[in-house]
Amino acid sequence: MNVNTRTPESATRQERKQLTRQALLDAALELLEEQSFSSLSLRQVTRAAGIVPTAFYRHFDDMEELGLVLIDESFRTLRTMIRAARADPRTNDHVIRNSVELLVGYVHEHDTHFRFIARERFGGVAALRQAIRVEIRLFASDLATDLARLPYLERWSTEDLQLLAGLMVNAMVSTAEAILDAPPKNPTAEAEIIATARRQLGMITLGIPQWRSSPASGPPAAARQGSST
Amino acid sequence: MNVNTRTPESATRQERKQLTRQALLDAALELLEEQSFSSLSLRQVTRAAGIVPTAFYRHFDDMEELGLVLIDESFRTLRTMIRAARADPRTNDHVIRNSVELLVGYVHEHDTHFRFIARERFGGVAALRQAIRVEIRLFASDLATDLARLPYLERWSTEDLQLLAGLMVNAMVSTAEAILDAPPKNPTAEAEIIATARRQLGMITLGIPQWRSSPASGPPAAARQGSST
DNA sequence: TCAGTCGGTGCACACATGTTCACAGAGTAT
DNA sequence: ATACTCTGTGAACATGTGTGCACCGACTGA
Repeated sequence: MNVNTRTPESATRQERKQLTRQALLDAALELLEEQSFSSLSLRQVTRAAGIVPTAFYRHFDDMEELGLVLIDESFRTLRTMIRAARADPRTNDHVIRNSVELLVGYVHEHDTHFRFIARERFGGVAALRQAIRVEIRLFASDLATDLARLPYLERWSTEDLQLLAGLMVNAMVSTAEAILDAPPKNPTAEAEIIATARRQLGMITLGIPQWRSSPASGPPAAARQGSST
Repeated sequence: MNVNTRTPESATRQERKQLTRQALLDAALELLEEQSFSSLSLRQVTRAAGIVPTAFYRHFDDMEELGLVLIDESFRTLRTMIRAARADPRTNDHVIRNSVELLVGYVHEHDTHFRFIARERFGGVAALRQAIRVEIRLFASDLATDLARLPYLERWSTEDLQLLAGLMVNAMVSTAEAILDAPPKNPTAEAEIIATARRQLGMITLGIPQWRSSPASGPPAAARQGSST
């Protein structure tokens, strides 16, 4: 419990621990390429990570805890990438094209992470589903913030922006999932998927100028709250 | 192999077999409300169906075969419902509103089927994923056919219609999944989800008039083939 | 240097799982 | 009535699972 005495240069101890911890996470992620989390056993993971089953408990209480960490890891890389792209001023020029390319890049570079997310988004483990839903909502919010800076959207209500962002995120997730399931050595198929995604996003954005003036389906801007939830 | 001699009033034999077969399917479906297929064991299913594990093989070679039958069953009910709606002439008036309500009705009435589909759409079992993808594609094609009869879409290429239908199906699937995960006793939350779905579909349709004239993302009508695939 | 912390090991247990096999007993055909 | 075809049974197997326990050995802080 000694709080004061803390060695500045960490320790080889924690270093090694962190290492096998990561090995567990990586092993799990790799196994999850071909099975869903609910069917992934603790023993499989430890076997793949090269440690004995019981040692698992030195790092996680539970398989579920490992799963949650995996989700966090996945979305952290995605967020990092998005934020980097946001810094790039060119992004504002061709939002769609850039978004799609960004997504494709991410999916390729971190395909295991993404596949895991896609699988478990509506998978069997409630805790994971919930965590993923939260993260996706956050992601959509980020996107909405970006959209708010576009000239032809600047007067939209936050609600409408969230709506639009949700729509785009849906399309993007579906796209990514399609890419993952496409034969990996077939660039033609993938190109087609990408083209479809681009056109779908295009279709969505084409409706934008009409939206505010259309009273078709509901109140245009019912509630304007600074909701942070 | 006697083909001629067929008793008209079937048989109590096959009848009973069909009965326990259905019991297996139902039991599986119910169990699948709270776990994913890959973690569903043969023994669980037989236990819930009230038969001994080994009797399972009298009906299915495999758990996978049962899963495929389940997919078929799920989409059959959906298709039935859609086709009934198609016969209703009112459907053409307010496509969006009707589509959403239809979907909501289906999701409620056959929630186990739908939950199963949602779970396994990107789940761990490749064979199921593939089968579901095919069915969804068929569903989107059906929708595209319906859309083709709308006045302001009558001159669209089949390609564009498929694109649009795919977009709508995505939104609908996401909506249904949201409904399933919403607290069941909370009509407010569900109403909000439905409203969102309506607006999202509205957003999509608003882009429609602009689409053909916009050369933004690709060839407007590159190939016009009578493709039946 | 020495006691202590802690990541990893090995054994053990009580399960659950898929699948086999011989067998029963009702349903069916002749 | 007899012989046959089936659906469902029960015991048995080899294997996989999560987790508790005592233990080791290396790194750690005083």
